[in-house]
Amino acid sequence: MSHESVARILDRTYRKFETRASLDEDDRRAFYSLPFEVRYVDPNRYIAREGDRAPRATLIVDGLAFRHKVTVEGARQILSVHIPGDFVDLEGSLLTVADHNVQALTRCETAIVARDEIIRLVETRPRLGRAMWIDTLIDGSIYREWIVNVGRRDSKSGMCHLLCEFARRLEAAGLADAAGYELPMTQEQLADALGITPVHVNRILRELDRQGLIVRDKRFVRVPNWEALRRVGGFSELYLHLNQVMPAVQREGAAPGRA
Amino acid sequence: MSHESVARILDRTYRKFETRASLDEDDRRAFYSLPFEVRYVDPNRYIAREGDRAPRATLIVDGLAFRHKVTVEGARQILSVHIPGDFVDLEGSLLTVADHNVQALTRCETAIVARDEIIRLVETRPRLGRAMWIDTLIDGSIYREWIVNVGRRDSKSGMCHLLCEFARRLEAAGLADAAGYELPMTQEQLADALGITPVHVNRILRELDRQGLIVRDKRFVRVPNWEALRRVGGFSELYLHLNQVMPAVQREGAAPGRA
DNA sequence: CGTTAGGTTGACTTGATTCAACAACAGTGG
DNA sequence: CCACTGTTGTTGAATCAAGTCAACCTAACG
Repeated sequence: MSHESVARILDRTYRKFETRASLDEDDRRAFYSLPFEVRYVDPNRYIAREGDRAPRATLIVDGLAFRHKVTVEGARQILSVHIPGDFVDLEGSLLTVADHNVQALTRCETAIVARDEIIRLVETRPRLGRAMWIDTLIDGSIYREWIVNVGRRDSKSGMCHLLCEFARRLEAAGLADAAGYELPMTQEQLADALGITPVHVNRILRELDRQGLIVRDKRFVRVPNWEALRRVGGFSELYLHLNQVMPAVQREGAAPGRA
Repeated sequence: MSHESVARILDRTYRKFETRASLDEDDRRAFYSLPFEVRYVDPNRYIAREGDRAPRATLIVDGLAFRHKVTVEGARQILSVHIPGDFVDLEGSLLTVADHNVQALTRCETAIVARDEIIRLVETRPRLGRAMWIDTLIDGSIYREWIVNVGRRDSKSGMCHLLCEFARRLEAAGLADAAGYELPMTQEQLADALGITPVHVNRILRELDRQGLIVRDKRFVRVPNWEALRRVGGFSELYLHLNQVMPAVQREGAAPGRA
């Protein structure tokens, strides 16, 4: 594996960690010397399954993935969506057993790191350990907001909130701009994320479109008025904790998180 | 602060950590030498508030507390309930700002530890750091299940699941037995935990009572048939990750988690 | 005792589901 | 190049789980 490609694989994650704790040159070297194996996962294929006991951690290098659980009645609930730079199965490696499924949303390039390497890394570089711990705390914060979204927002607000969250996270990772973004989720997947039915998702999306809150073109979503969408969704980006160490990126115009 | 009382304050948390990573005598000494300040919080008083930037971590020594958020429309969503031994505002100390509220459910005895002490502890004792990280991961796992509960279970299942979760967690902490337990939540609080209305909680509880799934006496809940409650709630304790290092306690009869 | 918080119940309404049909589209193979 | 097939999206009508509103009850407490 050449130096260039190692950089490409780990860069996004390292840059995220830099925004979560102050790291030095030794941390950097230690992180970039992590051994990993690259693996490609087709859409809808599983990255991890409930019950897995795989001693590894998987990193999304490119593509999107989502977590979900299925109830005994067979209803699926999507728990989160992950973007490049995210670790998606620390649970499966640091806990003894995975309690949920992780599935590729689009074709994913992933990097697999052995559990022992992760443990050695965080024990030798405590700052990196703290960055990863903080990352886990932020994941928890996003889960909490998701609970509010399915528990206490009606489906229209919930949908707007979801769209705002994706926009803001993608933007913070440099993967979207204020014009809009590609949201490669089917209406059925959106339904499972919001805890409603696909039929209802359809009606909500059409209503948002009719009201001019979003403009849809296939699965590309353009948002003419972020402030309006933000208001309907009751979105405030505090819970994303984007500015742990470095100040949030300032952009022109009405970016989604300007609250 | 005498040796005895330090032990009493920190014991429950340390014993929990022991079930999450293997710790040695040095870890133990380091943990028990954490400086803390004891504070008592009356029911419904806040332990932390959204927006707080307090550089500290709070530990529940005795009593119950809960996390919640309030939407812009004023609806409250309860996110989790915490029992003695739990850290409840790491978010407020390791992240720069708290994104939700933590409130006492019953009168709480808490121990406050300065942020810097926590950081020094985890940097000098990496194993303890890992135990705390794992604890955060498990909190995340519980949030995920909570998302499923409000998103994809109907109110009856959701209520049963909630009762099972409390039972199992209290039992694992040695605070309840198979006979039943005191659940000091008002129906309004249960409603905010399940994302439904208090009126509906009332009807569900009466229905469960009528069907013999629970026997209520004030707020003490007795469960004549754990297996039945577990089935209606679709409860499986995997997500609680109770047996990270040590095997789960084996008890006589029909314990809630025997799935 | 009056006040208040919490619990209970009935009548009515509503947001979302269900069911069912059909349209749009992409991919596949003849 | 077109027919076939499966997936995703769209729409209407009927139904239902949960919400709303409003009244009243009960126990705790100063």
